[in-house]
Amino acid sequence: MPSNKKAKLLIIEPKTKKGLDTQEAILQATTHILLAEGVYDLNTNYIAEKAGISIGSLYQYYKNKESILDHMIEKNVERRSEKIKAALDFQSTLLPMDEMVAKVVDAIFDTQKPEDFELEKKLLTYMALEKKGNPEFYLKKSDMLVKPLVKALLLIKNPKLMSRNIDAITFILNQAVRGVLIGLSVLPESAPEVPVVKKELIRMISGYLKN
Amino acid sequence: MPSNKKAKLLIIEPKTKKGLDTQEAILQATTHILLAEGVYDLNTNYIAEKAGISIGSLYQYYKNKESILDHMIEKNVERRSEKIKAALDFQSTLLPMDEMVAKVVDAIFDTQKPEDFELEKKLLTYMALEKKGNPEFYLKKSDMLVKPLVKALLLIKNPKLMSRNIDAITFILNQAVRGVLIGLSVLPESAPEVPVVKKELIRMISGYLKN
Amino acid sequence: MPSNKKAKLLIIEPKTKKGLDTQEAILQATTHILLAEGVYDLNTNYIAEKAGISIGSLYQYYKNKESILDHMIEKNVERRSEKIKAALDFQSTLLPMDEMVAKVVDAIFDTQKPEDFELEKKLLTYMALEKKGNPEFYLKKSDMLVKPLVKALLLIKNPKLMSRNIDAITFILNQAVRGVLIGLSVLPESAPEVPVVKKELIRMISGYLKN
Amino acid sequence: MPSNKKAKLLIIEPKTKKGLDTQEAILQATTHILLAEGVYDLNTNYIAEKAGISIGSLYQYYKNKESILDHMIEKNVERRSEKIKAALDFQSTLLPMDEMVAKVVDAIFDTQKPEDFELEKKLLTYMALEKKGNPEFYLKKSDMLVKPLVKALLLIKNPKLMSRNIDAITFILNQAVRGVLIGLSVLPESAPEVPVVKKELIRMISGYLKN
DNA sequence: AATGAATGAGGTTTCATTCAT
DNA sequence: GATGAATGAAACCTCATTCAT
Repeated sequence: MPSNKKAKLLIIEPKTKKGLDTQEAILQATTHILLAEGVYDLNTNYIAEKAGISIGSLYQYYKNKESILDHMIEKNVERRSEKIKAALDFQSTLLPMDEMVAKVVDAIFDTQKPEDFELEKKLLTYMALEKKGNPEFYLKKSDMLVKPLVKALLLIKNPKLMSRNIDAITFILNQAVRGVLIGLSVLPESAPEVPVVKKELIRMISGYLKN
Repeated sequence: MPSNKKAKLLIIEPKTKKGLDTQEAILQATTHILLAEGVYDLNTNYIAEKAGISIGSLYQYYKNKESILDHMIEKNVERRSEKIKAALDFQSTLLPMDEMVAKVVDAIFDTQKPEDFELEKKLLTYMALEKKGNPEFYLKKSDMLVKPLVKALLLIKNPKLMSRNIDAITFILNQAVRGVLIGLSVLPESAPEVPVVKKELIRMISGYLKN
Repeated sequence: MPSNKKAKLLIIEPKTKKGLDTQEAILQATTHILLAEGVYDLNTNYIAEKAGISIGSLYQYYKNKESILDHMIEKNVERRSEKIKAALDFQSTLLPMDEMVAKVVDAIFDTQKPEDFELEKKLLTYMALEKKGNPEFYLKKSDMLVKPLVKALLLIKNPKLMSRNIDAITFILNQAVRGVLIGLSVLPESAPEVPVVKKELIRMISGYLKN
Repeated sequence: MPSNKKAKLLIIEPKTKKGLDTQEAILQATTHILLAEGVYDLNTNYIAEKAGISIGSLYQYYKNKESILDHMIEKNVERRSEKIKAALDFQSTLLPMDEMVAKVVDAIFDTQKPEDFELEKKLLTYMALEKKGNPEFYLKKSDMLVKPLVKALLLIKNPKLMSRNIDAITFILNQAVRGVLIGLSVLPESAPEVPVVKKELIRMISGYLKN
């Protein structure tokens, strides 16, 4: 039973400046609701209200609720990858391990505002609801974009790593950093100060990579 | 006219064996739905149907949908903490650092069946929906129970750690391990094999703690 | 994490003529059900059915069942107060006591159709159920609007009253008249004819106020 | 279509002391809920809980919810009539009008505790819900028991009243007093002090009856 | 007699989406 | 294009009552 439904366009490209503004207002309102009130309170009528438009207009630009979130996710993945790539340039390979790790950790921590962590968490939650067929594609896409770069740099810095499982190392680093970031945003009161956390994290990672 | 609404009990203790069975059936059905179909498809009618009881019976034991999940979470937190505590006994302090870390990591990885990871992920997703006043109490409770123990052991093993920020160290370890675990359950196809991940994780942690 | 639930608007002002008609149909249907079948049979599905609209449309204009009744009550309080104020104009003070009292009693009796009595009774019953935080605000509001006027007129007509407790007098008059009105509507078969009741009521009140 | 359903006994007479206690506990619990939480929160499961018995036991003594209220109403009507009759004995006719009225008003006010007013209001509200075929039977029954007595006394005290409509007079007195009583219980904050109200009420009534 | 588990019809409310204006 | 009125399936939850133990 192959799916040969006419693939309806779910995200409509606005043709006028006003249309772009409207679409932008929808995304802004969605972001605001996710951050301020959470996934559970996100509904299309409310988005339209917060965006200052009618519900009819919302459906002019997004054929269903899911496509709004898809659009946000797509934009978020891109923005994220850009930042990390920018920090992981070739120059980094010339630095000592500690400094290179510090630079990357700095990049991750400093360029991402707390709202970004928080928004990412909400988007992940939304996707984890599993209404959609591709619940984890966000993480995967994000991984796909960044992992090869990380791997390449690690090997340049420390060829000995080649004898170990470079995939596992990348995976652990990735998840460890993500875990710490999420912890900082989810448990702000029970977490230590950010500079201290960063210092220890850099120590752990560079110690690990130097072997 | 002060608000004197009585704090109603949300989880009702059954008074007979039959009642206990029913409550157990509700929890089983909920677990099954979460694992097989996800948070989005979890609804009280469906739970009752899967449990083979009437919707009225479900509400005999849980005053609302949320409290079913609360009950599951509570039981899960307890089970989890017990396991980790069991691994972190005083004997552990006599082992070399690598072995102690390996023991704990083993405990976390090996005693938790894949379904446990998966269930925990669903519960976390459910809580992240933020329908409740205390969305993060699960993480906090889990932290409270285990953190003091971890701190004590670390200091015994390596008194030098005292000169650093032991809170930050505990926090990072906790979050890093959680991040890896979640990665394994969220991204099973893109993750490396579990034994390899474990080996690298142990190496990272014990290297970090030996300093 | 302070409770920042926004105070949602419970009664939504329609923005088009069509919407106004729908809202009016809801109020009409509610009135009709209250009069014909009583408070117990009042439910939102039935209201929507009688109003010839979908249940969703009902909730477009009223965020919950209670607010439909609130809206009715509000409108009823206003209508009532208007009528009584209209009868209690300054001209009244020039009449002899008997005639002034007669005029007011007439106003209350004659301008209020039997359905109005009946509707008011149902609304009072509904409020007496005490589902709401402010069960008596209807009576209070009605009192607030009319009482000062009554007091002023009484003092103009009979300055001697000033030496007595004018509040108690107003209270008794108010409640006595309300009691009689309710009696007429609650016990139609056992009550005497309305003109006779009116005549006696006027006699009692004017005798009382003349001292 | 004559109703020849076997007339099931709705209120079961307990046969043992323990049974009587249970039935009493049910009535107490019902009274308590009505007073403390209102008609809306009255339900059989809750009554059983408050009474400290099982829901099954409740239905042992009352075949349905309505019959519990019926039982209460019956007891209340009796108690009420007894009190008023006791005050309106033949001795009263020998007193001057003011004093006789004062005695009756005193009886009504003083022998009825505030809870009694309040309970009567709740019972009236319950009956006004019109689930039952005889919504007004309580008032009627109460009237039937007391009215003839009042009429007789009035005629003895003031034979001139015979030329007027004695039914209308009785009706007005009855309803006026009921209105004031209800006002005192419904609007306690906005009502004047009870002694003042009583004094004015006596003045109004005795002035009226003396003509 | 007493218990409390079980029932399910029926009520309230939500919200993604459509469509007439 | 924009508006907002309308829809109704589906979710949550209540409670009078029955019945097995």
